[in-house]
Amino acid sequence: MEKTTSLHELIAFRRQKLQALRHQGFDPFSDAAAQFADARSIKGVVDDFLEGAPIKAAGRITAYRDMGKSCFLDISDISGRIQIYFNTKELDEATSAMAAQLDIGDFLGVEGVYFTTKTGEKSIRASRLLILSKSLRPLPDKWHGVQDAEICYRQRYLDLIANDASRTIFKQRIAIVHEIRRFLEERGFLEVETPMMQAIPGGAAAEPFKTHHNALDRDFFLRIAPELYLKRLLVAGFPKVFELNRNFRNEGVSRRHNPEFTMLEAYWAFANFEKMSELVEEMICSLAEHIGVGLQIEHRNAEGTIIRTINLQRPWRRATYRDLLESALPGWFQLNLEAKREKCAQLKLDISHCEVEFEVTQHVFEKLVEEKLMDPCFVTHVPKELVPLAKLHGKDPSSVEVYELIINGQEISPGYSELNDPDLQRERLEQQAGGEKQCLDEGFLEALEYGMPPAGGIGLGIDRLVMMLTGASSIRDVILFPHLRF
RNA sequence: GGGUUGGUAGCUCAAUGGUAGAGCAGUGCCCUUUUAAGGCAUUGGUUGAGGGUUCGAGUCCCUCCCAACCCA
Repeated sequence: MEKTTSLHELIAFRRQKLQALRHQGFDPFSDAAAQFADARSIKGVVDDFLEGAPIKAAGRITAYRDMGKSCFLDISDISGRIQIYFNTKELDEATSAMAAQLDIGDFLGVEGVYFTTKTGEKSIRASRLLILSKSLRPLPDKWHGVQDAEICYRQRYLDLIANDASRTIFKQRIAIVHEIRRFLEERGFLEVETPMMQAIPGGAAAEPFKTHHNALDRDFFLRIAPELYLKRLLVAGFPKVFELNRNFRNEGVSRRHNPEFTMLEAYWAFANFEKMSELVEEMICSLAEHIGVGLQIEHRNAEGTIIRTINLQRPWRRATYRDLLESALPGWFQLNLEAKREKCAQLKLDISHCEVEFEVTQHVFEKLVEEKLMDPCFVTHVPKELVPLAKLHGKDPSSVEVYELIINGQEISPGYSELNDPDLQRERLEQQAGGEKQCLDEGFLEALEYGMPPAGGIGLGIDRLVMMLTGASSIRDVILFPHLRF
């Protein structure tokens, strides 16, 4: 990005003010700011409003309305905004001189009293001002904010300073993550941290990132899932355990994919996939209530009109894979492979990448069922070929004890009755590895041989969950610093 | 990877192939309850990068970079 003369000039003016402040005896980058460390967040300051009471506040100047001898300015942080009023006649000479060097963007400490303006705005009448940090670059437009998506993603701090909608989404994300932890801990789940760097990447089928350990002189992989370590902890005697952290998959970036993404995995000994579906249903409803969006989630387009409403009202629908597909495309399962391919051609579905029958069926399922399911639906009796690591269904051995939770046309969370038969697990993993011995996590298989309790397990993609709950249309809108080309 | 659209002042946006503009921000002056404060004046540009066509290119053509959307 080229710097123009103009930007240089804007910076030069601010640097001149910095010099002037130093001549006046104020150093905007000094330790003097520490006296404001105990100031409350701006929201706290606003919440505590009490006419006439003394108050101390600190934040970034986001608006400046100079009336001559009197002046109004706004200070803000991520939590909110409050108006500051001062009259130069009520300030000492040094402070008035300092105030003349203030710019939008500077951090300012304020001491004064709460008061209400003529127009009724709850404000602070300042008796003391102190510049806490000088901003040397101009901030984005106060009214339009930042519209350029590239600036929003690459310089998220500008987006967060300027755009209220973005602040809201990230505060909601923080609340969601916090509430997930609270919800699980309340039910006796223990949060753990397992390796992000793994010698053998397992627990999912995905391309890993490779890295190198110099001292050991060997390659490691960034994890694609924590599953195999969490199951070791089931072996270790954790009856309820979860991890909420980053996974890495070496795939393309898109509206729905970021190479690093946040995932919850939780395991519950002696439970099964049905128990897990109840847990996740209760948890997501609790999240929606806690962040204040309620159980009717409205998604809007850029113009602000509602494009869909997602109804999280319980109980959530449960339906089998076969029934869902059969009602979308009656007679599908009676067709032979040739007829199925023909049907796909009629429906203009590209199945060129599908080799075997279950892949064709799955592609049709994704297009005709999954993408159209907006309200929550637990898809059960999933064909065993799609989920090779789960227990076979007791009553229907062609399917597995698994649910796939679909909301907003996307897979949000799978849940399993975890396979704990070490011999069967070895067989499945060997099949998956396709004969490549170095891809087998022998340590995991050995742990299973010591005995793993039967357990239910879930994964929950946090980024997609946040998208669904906040109505964000791109994963980049819910990740603070999404990956872009550079 | 393919298609479509876009990239112009710090920010938000204009500009039939014919002198690159506005609002905000900035600078100077005025102003003691404003809130997109207001008034007067004023500064600010390698039009994403590089080629080409043309008397003349922000605009047309080619290559590349970046982004958004759609498709795979």
